[in-house]
Amino acid sequence: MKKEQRQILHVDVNNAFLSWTALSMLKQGSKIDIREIPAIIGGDESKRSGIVLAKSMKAKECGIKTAETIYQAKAKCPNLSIYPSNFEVYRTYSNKLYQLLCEYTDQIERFSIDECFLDMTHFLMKGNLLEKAKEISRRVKEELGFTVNIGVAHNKLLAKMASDFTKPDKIHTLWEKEIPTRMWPLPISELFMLGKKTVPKLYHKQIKTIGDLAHTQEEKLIKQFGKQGKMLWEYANGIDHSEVKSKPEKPKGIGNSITLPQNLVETEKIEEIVSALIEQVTYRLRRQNMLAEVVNIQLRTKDFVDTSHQGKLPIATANTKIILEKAKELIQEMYHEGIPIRLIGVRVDHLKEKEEEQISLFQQTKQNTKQEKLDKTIDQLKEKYGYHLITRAGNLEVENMIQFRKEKE
DNA sequence: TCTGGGGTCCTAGGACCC
DNA sequence: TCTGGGGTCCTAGGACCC
Repeated sequence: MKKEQRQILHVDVNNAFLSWTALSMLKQGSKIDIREIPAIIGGDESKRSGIVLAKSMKAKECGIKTAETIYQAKAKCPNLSIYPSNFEVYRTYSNKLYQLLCEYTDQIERFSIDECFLDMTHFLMKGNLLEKAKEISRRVKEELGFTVNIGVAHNKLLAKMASDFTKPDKIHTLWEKEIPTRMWPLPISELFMLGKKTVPKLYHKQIKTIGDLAHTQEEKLIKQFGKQGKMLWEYANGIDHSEVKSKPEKPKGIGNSITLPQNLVETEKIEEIVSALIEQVTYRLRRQNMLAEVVNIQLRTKDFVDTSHQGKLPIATANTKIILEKAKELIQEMYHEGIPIRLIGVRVDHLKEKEEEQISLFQQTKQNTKQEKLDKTIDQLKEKYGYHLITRAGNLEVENMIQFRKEKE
């Protein structure tokens, strides 16, 4: 039995962070539209987080690239304007886009804050897929004030590749019959999931275009690259059976990390930062109504050498104190005082729903119950008065350094 | 004045058991 | 005295995405 051909769109906001910042500024009465000048959204060099997150077309014309340093960007374009990121603003515009797209299908996957996949297979009563893409593009521009690229295809991979062709404000199809002319001539670095570590390995084998990769024997790629090799061969040939996932999945881990304004060399100071990071991680964990079984600490030295250690918790928990104790054990075993540390990260992993919890009377000590009540009380105060206004003594100083991430709806 | 922060998934090696 | 191999779990690190 032949499977029905799927009808997929990939909607990608052009220069999302910069466009949305521009709209937010205009709304507040700004006289300039930063989309029309050489401008970027970037971090803060004084906080050592100076990289380019998004750029305007004029900044792109100067040769500025996403993820390069602000220092490099300024060198390329001396009259560059730089604006800070604001994820609350981005979340608002992302939600507006999502609401509009929901009018077209209920099979929508929010792939990132500025990208959605739409499965239109059962929602094309009148008009074809390309016409729907045109309508969406026009409506987003007119009603929301920013532009999108839309990829039109029969699977997610091809729709995603298509939306990336030329920008901005463009619609591209990538039907199976167009693969040889529109996708195969592209360099392998353009293929989704083929990153900068794999490019030189393939170049070494004279595989330079997506077409070269598509015509390589699948077995050879599997032999060298394992599962990744199989996937890359399939992608190069336009094969992708993955579904548009309209139900958001529960997180598998929650993390928080910070690049420090100055390197730290004392265990005590590192523990203070870890304490504040854990405060936020466990808060988010509790808001998700989940428990963690594993804690992971990441340290990055001044020379950008990363190490991580993880450990199992005595019980699955969202308890701040228990998780902090495990974190301190991990720091003791991995950190030698005096080594300059640039970044500190905390993650909780192997999450499970709180309802699944098997409460053992032996594990549920009076002490823990008391601690959980304290966590709950602090959470409620944070909800009411704002995250940073309520904090445990000791965390105050470092809390201010750490930006709190609001959860997705 | 170099080099963010949030994720997911995979791999390789060691421990341990049968 | 000989000394296999499969399965599972755990950990550290790496590749990739936006």
